[in-house]
Amino acid sequence: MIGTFVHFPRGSTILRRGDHASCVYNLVAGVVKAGSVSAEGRETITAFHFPDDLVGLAESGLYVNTATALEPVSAYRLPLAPLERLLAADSTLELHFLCKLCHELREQQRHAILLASDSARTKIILFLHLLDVQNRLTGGDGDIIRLPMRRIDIANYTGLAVETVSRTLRALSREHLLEMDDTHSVRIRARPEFDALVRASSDGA
Amino acid sequence: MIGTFVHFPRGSTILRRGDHASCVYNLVAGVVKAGSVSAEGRETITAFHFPDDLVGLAESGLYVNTATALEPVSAYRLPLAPLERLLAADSTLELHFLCKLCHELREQQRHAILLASDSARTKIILFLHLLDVQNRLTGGDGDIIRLPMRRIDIANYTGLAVETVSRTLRALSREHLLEMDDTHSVRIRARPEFDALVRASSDGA
DNA sequence: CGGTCCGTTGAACCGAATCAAAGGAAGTGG
DNA sequence: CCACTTCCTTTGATTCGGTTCAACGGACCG
Repeated sequence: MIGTFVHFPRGSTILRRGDHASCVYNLVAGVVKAGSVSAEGRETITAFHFPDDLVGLAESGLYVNTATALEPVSAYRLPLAPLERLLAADSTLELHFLCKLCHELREQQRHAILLASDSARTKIILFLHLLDVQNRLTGGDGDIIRLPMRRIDIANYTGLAVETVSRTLRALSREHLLEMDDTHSVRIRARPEFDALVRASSDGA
Repeated sequence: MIGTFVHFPRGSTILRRGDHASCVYNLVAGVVKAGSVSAEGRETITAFHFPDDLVGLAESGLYVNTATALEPVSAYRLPLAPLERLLAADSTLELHFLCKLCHELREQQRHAILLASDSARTKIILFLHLLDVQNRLTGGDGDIIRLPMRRIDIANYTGLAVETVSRTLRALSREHLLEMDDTHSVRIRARPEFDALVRASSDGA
């Protein structure tokens, strides 16, 4: 392979918006947030990335988002120039990348659906669903959802205020839909109701 | 080429969410809206597509969105099976598709930024900017923006109520930022201010 | 001429943002 | 190990923007 295996400690920056895009990263372990910070300090998070995702979308040679490790991260760093040569030679691999991009596109669309949903409640439910799906893929315990990000990251991803995120999670927990052990993990207490809410919220996406 | 040139009248459905995905369309002329309608009748619009865009994103063999022609549309219909063979053989063409997907991904991200922005005003400004950029590419008159979609489509894309869309557009027009000749086209009256607002709203995306 | 759909406007309500503040968790240095 | 700082999370009170409900004018069409 042309890549090198690299590690990033929790909180470190993997790549920065506006920098010359030299590599793309294929995530192996750990969760990454991707977004940007405006001049006034407001952070916008466009995506969370999980193992097997690609990180490092570029536009006209520059990274579009800043990517930060929310946990210790391992990834394959793939330099673009050799990668392009490889893709030109191996069309099966290229098709594989094409599929990955389609997947990212779908994820981004789900994010849009989340953002477009009216109530804070719905947004949080859809957000939890996102993590839920991911946790199952990664082979976690059935009903326990790990939240590797802070509340403010959830806020910036869902377009809500931090206070609203906190309040909504607490409300769901008060209604016995969820149970919150520590701040960074929730357990789904009423799976059927939860799934029903998800389906009702997402147009069935 | 493997495609056939096809036309769709205004208002017609190009493809339907959930249908077996047999073709992808390469738009040549006309604007398309892509989205889905929930059981309760609420429509969610995930994207507007313009000439040179790809239409027909699929997931596990099924179309993800319903695509509707907002104007008379011309497109190349590309059947998937031959297309895959062609891509496997021609890796330059495949790279071209990869780039298109990256572009779509960026667009979808911009949509997310729009939806995440706080005020109705900002959303409308970013929406107009989207059309503005497109109109320049298509080589339209500098400051005139054509709105091929109805108010309700704008509402469903921006996540606002129709009334709010109307009110906000009127407000911008009252402030002499815009001028509205007929309902389906606006003229940017204060370009510098408009561009400044766009930059302030989008984190510079 | 009546019907329907679309765009616009007005008034009232409501949910989330904002402002303010307190309780925890984590890390630092003595 | 503890005192201290700092950041994160949570809760409460208030404000405000956008939704909702209602109604009207206009365009298009049968």
